[in-house]
Amino acid sequence: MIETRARRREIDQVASELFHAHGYAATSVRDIARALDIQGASLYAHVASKEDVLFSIVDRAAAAFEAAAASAEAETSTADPVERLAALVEAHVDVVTSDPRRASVFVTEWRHLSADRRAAMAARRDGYERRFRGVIADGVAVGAFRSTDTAIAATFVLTALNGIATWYRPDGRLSADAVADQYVDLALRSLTEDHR
Amino acid sequence: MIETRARRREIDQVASELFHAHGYAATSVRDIARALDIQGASLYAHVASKEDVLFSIVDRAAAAFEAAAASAEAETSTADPVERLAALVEAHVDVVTSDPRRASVFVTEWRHLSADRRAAMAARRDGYERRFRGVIADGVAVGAFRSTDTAIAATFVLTALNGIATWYRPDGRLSADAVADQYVDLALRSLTEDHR
DNA sequence: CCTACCGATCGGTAGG
DNA sequence: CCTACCGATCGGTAGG
Repeated sequence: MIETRARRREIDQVASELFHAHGYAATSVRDIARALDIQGASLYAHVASKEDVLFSIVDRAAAAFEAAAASAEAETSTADPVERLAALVEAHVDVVTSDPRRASVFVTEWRHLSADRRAAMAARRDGYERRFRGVIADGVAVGAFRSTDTAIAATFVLTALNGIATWYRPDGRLSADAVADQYVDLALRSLTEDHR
Repeated sequence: MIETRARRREIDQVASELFHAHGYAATSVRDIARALDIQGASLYAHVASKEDVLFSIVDRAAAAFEAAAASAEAETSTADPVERLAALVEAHVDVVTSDPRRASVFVTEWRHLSADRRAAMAARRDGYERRFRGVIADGVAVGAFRSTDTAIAATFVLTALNGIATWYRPDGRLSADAVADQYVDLALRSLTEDHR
């Protein structure tokens, strides 16, 4: 049992790599199997369908983003909106840099999910984005952020953060912490009324 | 002659739509043909390969970004870096909103080009990004932008701008001009040292 | 996890 | 732009 669960996780990891590099549609079941040194048909001993592999990756990524945001908000619930947004941004960047391929698949390949799963994922994304919009609206209300279209502001920040998944490499020039610091700074400055 | 050129442009437009909606790999030659009300094989009377269609779209998009940036820089060459960056950002947003599907294909599907074309496109992208880095570095040098990693700052801004291609719709809540205004503001604020 | 196999679809060509 | 067709590959199943 524990063996098969480990194998299942291996499949997700190998598939993340391939989906990230070539995209879901351009990756065949046999490509995934080859990376695991098994036959194409043997993959179906572990998964019901190719789409299940994609869903598993995307679902785990969504859960990671949700958990990180929830704990960031819990830890800063009494703080001012600037600090709360900083915590949200940092949490998001941390999830991306902790597994950039998974994050990249989450961001770019979720449209290949079945209609049901796509709709469910869209709802989760909306909920996640609402956290950002809420904090930004709070900041505008107390005068910490300049008056702005909160939907646009949240989208601006989130797309910039998600972009990290496309270029970040763990062995790159910048450490994950350095990226997080820079991005928190850039994101907050884009919204704050005035810098002292 | 003019007929075939018009047909060729029609192919690019239809393919942009499909590549944007489903991705290059998940779009078949027959999907494109069906949208044009012709047989799958008939498409080869107009194009040499499926990849040629992708290249045509991506190449036109790249040319549009380059031309817009060059003219923006020409018009503001003597201005201060803040104004020059504002012009670059506005030009970029204008290209995206003028044809969001083409821009989206350019941003997300270029990895499906052949190795040669991919390398050439990577070089053009580098050149384009260098314009942004250059203006940001100039701004840092004169104290208009705060000291920052110019590569990170340019990537932050450009990924946020490219994100517009994924959500902007001409019939949406915000006009192209409104989006451009907001994004210029957000991008500049993320970099400026102090707001008056 | 394997071998053997399935129908469907893929990008593309030949010849008009 | 069409019909007819190609070999290759696709996701997936049967039966062990």
